[in-house]
Amino acid sequence: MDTRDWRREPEPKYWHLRTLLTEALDTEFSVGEVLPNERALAARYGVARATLRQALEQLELEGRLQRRRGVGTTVAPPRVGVDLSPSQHAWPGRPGDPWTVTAAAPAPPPPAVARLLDLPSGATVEIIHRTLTTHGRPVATEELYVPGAVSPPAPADPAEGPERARRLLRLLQECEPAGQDRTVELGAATAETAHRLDRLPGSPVLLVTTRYLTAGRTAAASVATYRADTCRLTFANQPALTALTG
Amino acid sequence: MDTRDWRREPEPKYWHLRTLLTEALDTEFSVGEVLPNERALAARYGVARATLRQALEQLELEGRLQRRRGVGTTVAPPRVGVDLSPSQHAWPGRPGDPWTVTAAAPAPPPPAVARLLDLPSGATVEIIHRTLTTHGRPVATEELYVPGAVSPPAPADPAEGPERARRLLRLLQECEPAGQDRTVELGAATAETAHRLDRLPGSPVLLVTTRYLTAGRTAAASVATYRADTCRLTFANQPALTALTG
DNA sequence: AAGTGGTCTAGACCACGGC
DNA sequence: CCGTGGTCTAGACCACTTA
Repeated sequence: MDTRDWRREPEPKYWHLRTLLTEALDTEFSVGEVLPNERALAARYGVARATLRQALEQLELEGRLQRRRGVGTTVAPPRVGVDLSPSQHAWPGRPGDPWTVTAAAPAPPPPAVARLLDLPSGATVEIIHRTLTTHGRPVATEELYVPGAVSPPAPADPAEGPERARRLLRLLQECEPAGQDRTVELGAATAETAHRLDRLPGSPVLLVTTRYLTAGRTAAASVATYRADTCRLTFANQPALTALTG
Repeated sequence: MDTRDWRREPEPKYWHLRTLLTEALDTEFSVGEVLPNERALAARYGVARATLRQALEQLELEGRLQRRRGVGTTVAPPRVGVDLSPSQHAWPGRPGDPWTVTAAAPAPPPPAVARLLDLPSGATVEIIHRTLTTHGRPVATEELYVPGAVSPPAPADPAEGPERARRLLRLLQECEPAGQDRTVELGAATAETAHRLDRLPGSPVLLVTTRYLTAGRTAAASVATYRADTCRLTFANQPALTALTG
């Protein structure tokens, strides 16, 4: 057993700096305000720029700051809540859904998704790309994977694009109300999603994987990528199952 | 509009390195294996140690690696799934609950929690600390906040400690089955929770805030901190509400 | 004591945004 | 063009674990 008192150990400079900056943010700055640049801040606190940046990274992770190359470091607004309650997303694409469809085309899914859908490797599915924007800024992208059995192509359909996507989503709406599985984990943005979210590659993101079920079978799956700095996922007022099934 | 093709731009060294290391992890290493030390890896790939560390940080964020000072860098096992379905946690502390109570005592809650519980600032609540351990490693800590109105102290109760906590949890079990609110967001471990989770201050964690409801009122609240590198939160097979309320 | 990852420095150059 | 944050270097020293 570790008998030392961890509280008495000297804390790293970047951590102390984080505390100082947090207090400064709480008292001296308001949302949207631009901080002094990194070189000036480093000088003010008497540390190397790399050390200061380590502290800023922490605060960005916590959603307190927003940094943009060529622009500067600004105080971030509170995170936006995104509702992931099952009732809100029984099927994606229902009327009033705030997501914007950007593309759709048949293609083979990544191996992890094929496993999720119980498909043989090599099978192709419809892949629908969507984006969620709030306050004029992109906060999430999603790929929705729909096996051909669920939504057979119509002869008149365009081969790809938003129009095809909208037809597919309309088809989904007509299915039975469905259950769903979700998992949430931390991830790092790939180059492509980073670009779509206006972030740098490797930025921390919340990865939400959903399995959509009809009659006990996996009808579709989606992988949504939320900007971890700007999003708070909410699962609203869910009655305990014991109250409903008992 | 940005017309450049972002795919053709040269990627940063640390990002390319991340790709190389990912491939190496997939083909040449198995779970638990120890990687060469950072100085050796940096030399092998012809980069500075700081650059190599940037790549390792990415992989740790993705849950692929685990680094421990004085020990080395090892290949991490797949993330453990933690079930956060409402049915699993109608109330904390039910029989079979895998959490371990570590402490309990009355104290004023942090301001954010007081707001959540709709309490005047200065009011005190019961604070119960719990820890979740899987495979012998701590993966989460939680503080459960219970207002005195819900669980009035009994004269014979010890002033604090696990015994008091267990009585409080027993009291909760006797209440009505309840609904709940949840939010999930990214956070940075404080010095104290970092210590409890065997991590460094500032490590990325998943912050799960839960409001427990009885008869439409907030009966209690909890803030749980999950190690983001080792945990995957799951919300199992939830029937769409339309199917239950319709 | 030896070897690991963690912290910190002081500098350089690059990519981007706005003027 | 200039100022911003992003990348990268080559070193030093520290804190921790293990033997």
